[in-house]
Amino acid sequence: MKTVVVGLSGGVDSSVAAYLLKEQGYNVIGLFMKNWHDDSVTISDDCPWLDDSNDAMLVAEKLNIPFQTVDLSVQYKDKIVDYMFNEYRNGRTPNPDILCNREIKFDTFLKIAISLGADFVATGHYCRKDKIRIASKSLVYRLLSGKDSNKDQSYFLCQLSQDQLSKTLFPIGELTKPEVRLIAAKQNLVTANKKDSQGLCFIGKVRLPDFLQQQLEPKEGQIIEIPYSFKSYSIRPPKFQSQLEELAFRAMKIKYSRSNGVVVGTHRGAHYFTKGQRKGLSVGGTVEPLFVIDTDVDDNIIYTGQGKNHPGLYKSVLLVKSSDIHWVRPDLAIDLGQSLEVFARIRYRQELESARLYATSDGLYVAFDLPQLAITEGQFVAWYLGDELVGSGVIS
RNA sequence: GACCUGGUAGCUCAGUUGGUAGAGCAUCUCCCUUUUAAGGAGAGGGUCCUGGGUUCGAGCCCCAGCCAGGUCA
Repeated sequence: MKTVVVGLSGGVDSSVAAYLLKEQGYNVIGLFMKNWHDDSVTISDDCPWLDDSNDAMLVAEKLNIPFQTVDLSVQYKDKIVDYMFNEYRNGRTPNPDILCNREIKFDTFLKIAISLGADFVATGHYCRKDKIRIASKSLVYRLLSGKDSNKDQSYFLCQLSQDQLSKTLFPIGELTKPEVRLIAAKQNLVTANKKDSQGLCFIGKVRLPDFLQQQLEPKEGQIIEIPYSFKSYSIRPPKFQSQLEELAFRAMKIKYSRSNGVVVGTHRGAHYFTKGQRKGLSVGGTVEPLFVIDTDVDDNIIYTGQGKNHPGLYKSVLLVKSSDIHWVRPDLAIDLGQSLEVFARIRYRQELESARLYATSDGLYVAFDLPQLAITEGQFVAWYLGDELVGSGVIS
């Protein structure tokens, strides 16, 4: 009998995952991760993780499986929280939850599970996995989107490796959220009607600027509005000598300076803001809302544009540095000079957009058919072939 | 100095022949969402520059003053 350690989070999804594994005849162990205990920065519930761990325990009891708690807060701080602060400090926008999966749930946690004698770890993610045989012998794992397209969480797992996938189970990937809730209700699991968790995984809902202020000092600076008529928006593309040159040109960031626009207000720190952001600028008096089109943390300036159609908000080509290219399917990786037609998204829950990958000496260019709103440095682009997530990378 | 125009929600402004005020943006709340955003719904918010006057009644009319911008000497 195979042993599986389930990461019980105290939510419905992992509860049902554990139940299903039990039904399937696995030897199931429930393990709760405590990764954060500073409640001072979270909104709402006074002490969410205590409730969660309690619920996880009740579920384990109900399913009659062994239950343990591990405290990974040191690792979580090292690998996730510090990374977050660093990225924001540098004016980039990190995705902590993708890192959390790569570094904590499917690394540190996975190793603990293995040390407990597990063959697999399982989570309540809405995604699927299967394996195929290629080239006659080698076995390859595929990361597939969840059947519930509304809840699909494959994006958050875009940095997993073959090795990690090989030891992972996603028991609820074939189900929809309503089905999961129904099963939980039928089994009388305490988490059946629990609200879906939101916010940063393990930390919970936070007001980002408040959270970041723990380490990033407020610093007053100017908000500049860039007009539609800004000259860089109407530059005619030169004659390109090569495709690489054209990609580089189209992926190029527009460089703004103070004199390109007018001062419309002040902010309390450019590092608290991200591209595409509308709320929180506190600048009124415009016909249409202002959106952040760029932040400059060196000069502490936020550049904005008015209206959802502002040219500064859109770009159709982005670059992933060579060192940041990750293939969930290394066997499908393209070689220098090659390209690949894919579907891609640059943030969670975004529709898949058709795009083409180009492997070049600069790195991997992702060229979308349509201009994308707020392509943001530090975020992950994930590319799919059909419903399979085959690779991802950090936007440079 | 004279004349002109304007001073209405946090901001930009609209307010018809006088009957105690509105829109966009901003803000807040909720919804959506295991990143950051975006998106959806709702709410709060006004001594209508000040002081007089006319009128049953003035943001709208009259007078004076203050402030801002402009024009002319």
